[in-house]
Amino acid sequence: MSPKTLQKGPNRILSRLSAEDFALLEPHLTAVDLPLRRQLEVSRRPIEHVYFPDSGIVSVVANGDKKRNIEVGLIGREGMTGLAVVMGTDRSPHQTFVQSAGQGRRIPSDDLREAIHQSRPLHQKFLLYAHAFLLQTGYTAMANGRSKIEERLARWILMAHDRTDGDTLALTHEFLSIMLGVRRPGVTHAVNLLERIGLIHASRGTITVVDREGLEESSNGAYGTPESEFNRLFG
Amino acid sequence: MSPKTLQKGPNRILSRLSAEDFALLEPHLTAVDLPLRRQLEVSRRPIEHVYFPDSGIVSVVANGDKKRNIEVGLIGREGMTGLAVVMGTDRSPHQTFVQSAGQGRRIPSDDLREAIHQSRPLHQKFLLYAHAFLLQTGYTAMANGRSKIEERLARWILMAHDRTDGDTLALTHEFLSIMLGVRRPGVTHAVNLLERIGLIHASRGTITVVDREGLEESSNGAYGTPESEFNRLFG
DNA sequence: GATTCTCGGTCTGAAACCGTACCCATAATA
DNA sequence: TATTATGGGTACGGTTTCAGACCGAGAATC
Repeated sequence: MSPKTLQKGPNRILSRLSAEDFALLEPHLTAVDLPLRRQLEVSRRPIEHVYFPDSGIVSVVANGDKKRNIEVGLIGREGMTGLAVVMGTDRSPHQTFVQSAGQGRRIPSDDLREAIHQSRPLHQKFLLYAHAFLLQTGYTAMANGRSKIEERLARWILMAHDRTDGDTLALTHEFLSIMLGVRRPGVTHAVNLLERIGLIHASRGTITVVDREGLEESSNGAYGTPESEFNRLFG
Repeated sequence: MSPKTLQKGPNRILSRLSAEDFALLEPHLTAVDLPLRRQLEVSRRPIEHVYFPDSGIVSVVANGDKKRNIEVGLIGREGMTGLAVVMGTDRSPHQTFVQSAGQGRRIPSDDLREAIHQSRPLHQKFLLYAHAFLLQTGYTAMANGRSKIEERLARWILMAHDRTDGDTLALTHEFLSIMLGVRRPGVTHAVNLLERIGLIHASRGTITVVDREGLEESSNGAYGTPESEFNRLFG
């Protein structure tokens, strides 16, 4: 099976900081649990903390007026929440919540602002990640516009797999339908399809990746570009 | 008719810079024409110049393997190209080209990097725009995933209208079909629909906005959030 | 073991879109 | 004016996805 884009270990951004930069953050960092469904950022409200996941997955969701929510980005140990703070404002119309439980570290937004202010290289590291995230969102837009459900599902499974230890993802069809912005039976159908051709194994509440390369093919070009760009920037 | 989100005048970012910040850029800025279809950034190639449009519209397009291109962002006099440079890298997998002819000013990427390096407030202004652009891309992802063609078309017309002097947009169905990532006859159908209910007037190669408010309603929530957020940040 | 809740498989009918092709109108060009 | 290129209207069959609902299987609780 082809290797994941992201390897195990603690948060990628924090672990790649210089000693001086990390020292700026360290006094303000607190280890936190990231329990399922915990809301990390509320739409249009000042962001209180910025989170660096060490494990687990966080979703950024655009909320249309009603039940038209849809995911625009996925964050794991490669990244951080609170990009609005990094970009110089204090809030975002999106909402951010824990989608797969894990642990992480967080820092109050004000302390992050102060640290960014003190160290240009620190800010620069965050901005490079922001660029990677922007690409991810762009390819989400592409996938939503041009790919079939099964292709988008394959992409999503791969992105979640990248950010998970092991090959088993705990997620329900109901949940996936919200992430992908499609009907729940549509997800069921796509999951069965990917299972029938031997790429995943599905059971109640879990999906296990069996054939990563096959999934990448099945995504039909929807997966890969932002990921390799991320590796170019951070590898 | 409800007012446009963006008013007339020169490039919004440049005109809002402090005198000192503008002085850093000014020696390197060159006035340039932005002719239709001119390529401003090539996929995966180092970005040579960063453009600040004073008029006209520029499209950022994600290119899938073949003819699966689709627009992920629209830039007019409110913004700038070359966000990859602002974020600290030199290239992007997207391509950027002129979609509606106009004029603007440009600066070599290296000179922009130098100016950013010299002035933190300058960098900050660019980052605030990058945040607005990220939001726009997020809502494009939402629109692509959850909105019907006619709603996406209404959104696109409004975004183009915001960035155009007057109410007449020069664009073909063929072109719109690429931007929206749908079939050309699908665009024809949607254009006729919006014309039939009196929101636009369409003739060969042009679309004239007749009822902006009606278009905003027709977009069914797809238009508005990134625009008002932009105004919060720059108003 | 019985009850309750969650999850997922399935069905029906309808709507939205697709790929493709054909043809006519308009505009530019010779 | 005749020709050519481009833009737009339309039609056909087929696929994808939708909205909504129903029901059984598995898991958790009592």
